[in-house]
Amino acid sequence: MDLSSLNDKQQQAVTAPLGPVLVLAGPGSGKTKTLTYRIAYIIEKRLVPPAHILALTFTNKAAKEMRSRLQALLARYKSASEQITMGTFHAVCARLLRADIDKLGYGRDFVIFDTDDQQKLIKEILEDLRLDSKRFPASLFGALISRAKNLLQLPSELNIGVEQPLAGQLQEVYARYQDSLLKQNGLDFDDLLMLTVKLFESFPKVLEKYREKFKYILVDEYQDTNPAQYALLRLLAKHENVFVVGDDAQSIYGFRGSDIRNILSFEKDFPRALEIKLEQNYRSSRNILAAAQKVIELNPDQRKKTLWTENRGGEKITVFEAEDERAEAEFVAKKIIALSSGLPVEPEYVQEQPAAGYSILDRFLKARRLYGASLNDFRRGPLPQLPKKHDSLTEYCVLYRTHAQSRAMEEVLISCGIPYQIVGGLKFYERREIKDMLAYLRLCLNFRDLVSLKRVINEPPRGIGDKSYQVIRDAILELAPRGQEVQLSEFRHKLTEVKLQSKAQKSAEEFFAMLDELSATPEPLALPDLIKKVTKRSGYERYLRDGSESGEGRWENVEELMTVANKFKHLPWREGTTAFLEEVALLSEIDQKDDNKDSVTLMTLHSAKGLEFDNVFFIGLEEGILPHSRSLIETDQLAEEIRLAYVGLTRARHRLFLVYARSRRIYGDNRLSNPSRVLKVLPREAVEFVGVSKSFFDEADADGELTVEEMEF
DNA sequence: AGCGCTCAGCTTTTT
DNA sequence: GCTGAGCGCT
Repeated sequence: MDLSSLNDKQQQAVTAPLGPVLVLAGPGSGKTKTLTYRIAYIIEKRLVPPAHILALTFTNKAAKEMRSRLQALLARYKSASEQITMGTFHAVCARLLRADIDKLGYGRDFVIFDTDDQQKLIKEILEDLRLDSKRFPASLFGALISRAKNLLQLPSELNIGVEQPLAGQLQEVYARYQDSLLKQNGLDFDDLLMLTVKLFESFPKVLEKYREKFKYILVDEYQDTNPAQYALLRLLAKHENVFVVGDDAQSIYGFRGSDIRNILSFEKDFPRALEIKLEQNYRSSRNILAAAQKVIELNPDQRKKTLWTENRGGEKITVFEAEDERAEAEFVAKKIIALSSGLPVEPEYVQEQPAAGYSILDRFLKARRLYGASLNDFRRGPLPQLPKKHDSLTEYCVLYRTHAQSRAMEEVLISCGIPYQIVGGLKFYERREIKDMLAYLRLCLNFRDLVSLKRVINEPPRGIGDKSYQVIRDAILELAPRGQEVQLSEFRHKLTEVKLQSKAQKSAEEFFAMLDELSATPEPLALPDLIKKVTKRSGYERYLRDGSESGEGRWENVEELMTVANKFKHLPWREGTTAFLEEVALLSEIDQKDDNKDSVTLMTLHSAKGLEFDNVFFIGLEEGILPHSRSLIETDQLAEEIRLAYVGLTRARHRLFLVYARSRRIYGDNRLSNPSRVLKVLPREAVEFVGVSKSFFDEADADGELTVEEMEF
């Protein structure tokens, strides 16, 4: 294999002997390349057969990319890359559980409950327990339960340092929640990890099977693994054949339970570990790298790593002070136009105000509220157009801390005719009509899915309100103590004995008869047929297509869903639906980005991890936003904000624009803000300041700590 | 049961 | 500035 395109350190990592290896890889140091070559190397040297390799990536997209790169590297072994088990921790666990979860009392056709489903379930439990939803929001319990699961604690083992009386309530809620999930045959995201660990711990034979299967394990983005994921690694890697790659300076998922100690104490856990540092950066200009280095030094106990590059100094970084978020967005838009078209930026390209009476913006905002239209759907009409001749926009990206910041940016981009795509935010799969359809599909597989049942039992309206739903729910919960098969026919019989209002009674019987009929769909039919059948039989199509424009729009979304479902038409519908629902549930935000579209990318810093762009606009660099005001209390969290800034800066190859606004609309009113501390430590010689107030330098020169008052926004 | 209205409280970040 | 809970009316 040709390793000549790798540097010494990369080669050392790629050709390391089997056994534990930790690669500490700075941004832009060829981490993915090293990982890919490593896999190719061990296959080609016949150290491990491809079918015995497990590669864990952070997103599905990363897995897909790695697979295709491997295909190129391993041209001689065509099928090798397909034999490797590759995917996110969550996706791989889901696959393992499909084979053996029946041992834990769940059905193998379990569905995955997303955060929204989880929230709804907890809310019902809180109502049952008559807990005040003001003082005890479902989101709080959701977060705490998630924390417990990440630490592998079942309700009976709960110990996450919460004080009484909350701890007692939490235990009760968690126990009921878990019981309810089991009865519905549902798993939440954290269950995928936790239950896999529990399965391995309780069934040594199963563990042994997978230890044999996964003789060699590689983990990307290791700094963002949580204790459950770590436990999985420890269990599986009997021979310590683990190859992990990460960067402690880019650990940004602490809020999700990831534990930076996993990377910091790797050698302690694997004493034989070989540690290799990749410190040469191939991505960014020297100026950008110097700035990033200064920023990460704000964290005193970050592990020392000295990045260097042979790249040129490059253009200076621009720091721009805007009046408000509108001016911030206009600055970005003007720069994009100027850079991509080579034209001087004239005011006419940026419409300061939408023309009087012309409200494409209003139309869009309304449409987005109604059914989450993409902005580009609304670019028709007399809007200014980006100059015809422009470079590709795929190399431009706008980064921000929170989704809320995208809005002003979107408005200006529309009014300039600049095409863009947003990563995350209101996702296709979060739209109401899509969730409704998915709920119907889930019910076809499993009528006891209460979250789905509640969602669509009265959608379209059937005269089954909340009261009736609750009666039905209780009847379902009484059915069987565990998640084994319960016949729908059995329940339909039981339903006739339940006390409901006569109209609701009739509707409910009809509803479950429909489910019975749908789930009796003969196996040769596939998922697309089932969806069509559902839309007709449930009356959902007729209900959506009420003749209104927005109704048609929604129906188009349902049709789009059918297109996606076509991927599964080769499978019998039960299998196809299960696979489809799983894929949809585990899709990450970044997976939905279209790399081939000629558009500017807008996304949060979290979504940007692992990506790179020639031109990066990093907006909202203000105290209270980055670092976020919610993070100012705890030093751990503050450190994570700094790392987040570091991740943002190091996405850029050539041009980097750092923008902040003096005032910003928050919750509807204008508030003054201060430039982020991140800006104050930038090396002056690498930066050009544009429109920056004198006070910025006064404060930066004073080098004093900001008072709490100044930090708040 | 189902609509529409009002008001409060809120926003990190995601598999 | 948006959402969703709560209320009152049909």
